[in-house]
Amino acid sequence: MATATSCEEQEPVTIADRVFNQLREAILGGRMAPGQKISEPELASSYGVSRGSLREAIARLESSNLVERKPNVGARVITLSIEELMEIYHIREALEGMAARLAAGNMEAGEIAELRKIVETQRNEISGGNYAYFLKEVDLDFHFRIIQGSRNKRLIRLLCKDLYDLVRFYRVSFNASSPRPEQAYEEHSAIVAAMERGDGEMAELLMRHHIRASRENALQSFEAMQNAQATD
Amino acid sequence: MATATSCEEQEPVTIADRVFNQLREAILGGRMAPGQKISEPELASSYGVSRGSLREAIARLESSNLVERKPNVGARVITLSIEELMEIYHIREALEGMAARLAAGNMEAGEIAELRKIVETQRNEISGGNYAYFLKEVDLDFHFRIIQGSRNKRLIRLLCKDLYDLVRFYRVSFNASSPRPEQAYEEHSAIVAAMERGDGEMAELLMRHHIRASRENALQSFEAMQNAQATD
DNA sequence: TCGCATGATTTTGTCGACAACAAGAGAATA
DNA sequence: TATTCTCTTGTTGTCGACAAAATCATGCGA
Repeated sequence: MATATSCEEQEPVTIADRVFNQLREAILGGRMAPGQKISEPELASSYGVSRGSLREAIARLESSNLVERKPNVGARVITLSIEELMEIYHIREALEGMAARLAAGNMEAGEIAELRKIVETQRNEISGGNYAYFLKEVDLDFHFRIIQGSRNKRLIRLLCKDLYDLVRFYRVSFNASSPRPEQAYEEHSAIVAAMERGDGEMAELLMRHHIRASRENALQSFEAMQNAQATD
Repeated sequence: MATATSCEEQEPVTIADRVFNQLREAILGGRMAPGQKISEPELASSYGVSRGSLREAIARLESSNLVERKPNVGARVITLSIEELMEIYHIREALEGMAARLAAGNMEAGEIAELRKIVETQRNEISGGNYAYFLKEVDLDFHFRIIQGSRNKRLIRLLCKDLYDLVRFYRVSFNASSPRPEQAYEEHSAIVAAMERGDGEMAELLMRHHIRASRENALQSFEAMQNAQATD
């Protein structure tokens, strides 16, 4: 099974590429806190590269929406508010819904069969035990494959390169809980069923419903966390 | 009436900003042909800036998807194939549909009234004469206002900064014809009507239908152009 | 004449240094 | 004591120069 942690990780050919990948992993891995200032001289010496190369890496991080830069002030790791996370979920709902519609028309039977297998894996894992991490990977794999199945290169780039990094950043920065495994399984299964019938319209509706449910779940977990902290 | 040619054009504070804006306008204005090689030394001296600053401007152009860069090779102005344009229309359909849904719930009555006025302007222009350029501006204004009305900052950035530049690039690079003014007016009017009723779901459906029709129209014009060229 | 290897040249990637700007500390004054 | 002004300090923006890579031209051989 292909690795699900990323759609396509091009390998670094230039120094700026390498530093970009390292910084990206550092941010997504939680080793750089949200809002943290990025000091160019410090990081440059820490990575053993010149400031120019580091600057280009930062520029690419900015275009990935992982850092924010103000002129003459500097760059900081982004901080995701809950409102911004909701914004991202709305965009995902629209785009992944479209991806599911297109995928239903474009994926080959064998690919859809693999999707079905992934969903079954998910069911077995749920009934078997609590492999929270593995479940998340399977979940990502499911979504990524449908996105790839859309055959829309720009849509793929948009979702994988831009949006999913932000989702992962949120998960690590908020320690997000594993999201409703049983319900997610049911919804995934229904989506695959629609695709097996070649019903793109229904696949889109179901995918949108699925992501909307995820959004509401995320919002509720956030509010619960807020309340728990308030009563400390 | 606010200018419709762009959502928000931040003014240049740094040299790289200025060069970025100039290059962007040069590309969108057709003064740089699709596929044209971008020579760093040449452009740097032509704009009177150092190669470093120009490099940063190019990096930003790359993140706007207006140029493509290969490591150790260089940057070229993008070339949009008809397939890529169709991809963009699919993404627009999903995103602007969502924008219309959100806008129906978030725009204030006064803003919707302005939308109605814009549509009426459009009708008057159509019955009055053939102000092709002005019609395009009004059309853009209509779409931009709905996008802004979604109140979803990331969605706004995505559509205005990334996608609409590409649409404009296509229009200039293919000399695209003005798109079906009468039908577009009817569809715009229906969208506003749904928003006036606060019916977000219907507004989304109508917006998606509208963009789908634009896509099919663009495809047909392209094929007609192809045939015309083939018989030369 | 065509294909391939080799060298020259141009272009990109990388680096260190200087200038401009912003943030913060400290002193002078109301 | 609070406030404002100034100066210092550190950071970012900009530049020119060097090294590595790719492209192009030339020449050799089949």
